[in-house]
Amino acid sequence: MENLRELFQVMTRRFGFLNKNCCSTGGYDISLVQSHILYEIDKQHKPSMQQIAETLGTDITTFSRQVQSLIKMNLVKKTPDPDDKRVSILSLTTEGVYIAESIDQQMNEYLNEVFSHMNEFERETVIRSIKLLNESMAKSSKCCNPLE
Amino acid sequence: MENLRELFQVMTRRFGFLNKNCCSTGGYDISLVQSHILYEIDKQHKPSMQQIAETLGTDITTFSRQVQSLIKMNLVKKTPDPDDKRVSILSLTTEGVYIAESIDQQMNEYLNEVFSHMNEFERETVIRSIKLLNESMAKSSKCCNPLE
DNA sequence: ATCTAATACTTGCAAATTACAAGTAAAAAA
DNA sequence: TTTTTTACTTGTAATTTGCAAGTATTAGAT
Repeated sequence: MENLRELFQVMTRRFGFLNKNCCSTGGYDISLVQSHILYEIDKQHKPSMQQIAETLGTDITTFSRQVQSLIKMNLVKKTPDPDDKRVSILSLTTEGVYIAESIDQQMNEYLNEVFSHMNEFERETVIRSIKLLNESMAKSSKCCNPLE
Repeated sequence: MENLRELFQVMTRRFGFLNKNCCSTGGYDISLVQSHILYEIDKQHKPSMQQIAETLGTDITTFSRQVQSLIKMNLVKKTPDPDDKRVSILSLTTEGVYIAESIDQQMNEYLNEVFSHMNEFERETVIRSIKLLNESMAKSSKCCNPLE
């Protein structure tokens, strides 16, 4: 059995580089963390602060401030939950949606370029593998969860 | 064609969590960045500061300071290059090697646990896929390199 | 051989990011 | 109704980051 860690160390580092570049699309200068926040707000249905913070494994106080700056940039909106006045529902503004989509597009472009170095069979195998990996990490009790 | 980005977003986030936990082995409290530095110093042959900083895509000034703190922790050693007095050669101390190995072991343990949710065939497929992915990213001109 | 330019690194800032502690306000439980 | 819990915000302080500017050494140009 070879050294698994080696493989994953290289992979995650490379993806780190990819993510770094991705985010300054559309004139805005978005940090990596912020791009993850935009992504999750877009993905989840009427999410609260807590929900997103937990998904991303970010401390809620840090998250609170990150959201504040996204609001200042006019990318995110906070709406009080009518059923529970403690809760703030997060959503993207029109600009937020635009930025989120720009980043998404940019990322997919990069990824497609990476996959262009493979043939159709390899491509499908790799995609299936990533899915499998995600499922296995989700099952794992020891790691990969934002627990603490 | 499905949304590639979705897949990778989830994967990298999960690996982020994994990496976060990994590093506080052996009594020392090592940050993620520092663990990457230890890893690369161990891997490369008599590397200079520049070399490691470039591999990791870190700004050299930031890197300089990170190395300073690793030296203070007695995990890393700097030796002046006899052929070029500007250059510092980095190496791990005995403790550094120990810590690097602890982290490596810990990571492999986590990864093995993740892979334990797959059968032998799946496992091999996934590993082969990651390799392929790494190669493709290396080939890519557009992304995944520490360029700026 | 000497002067200039490039390289390898270090320090001075200042900005951004982080998390713990302590706070407010609202809802749920006792 | 009182107490506890939950959702979130702010104070503060530590850490991390990178640009600008510095030193020292080597390589290149004349």
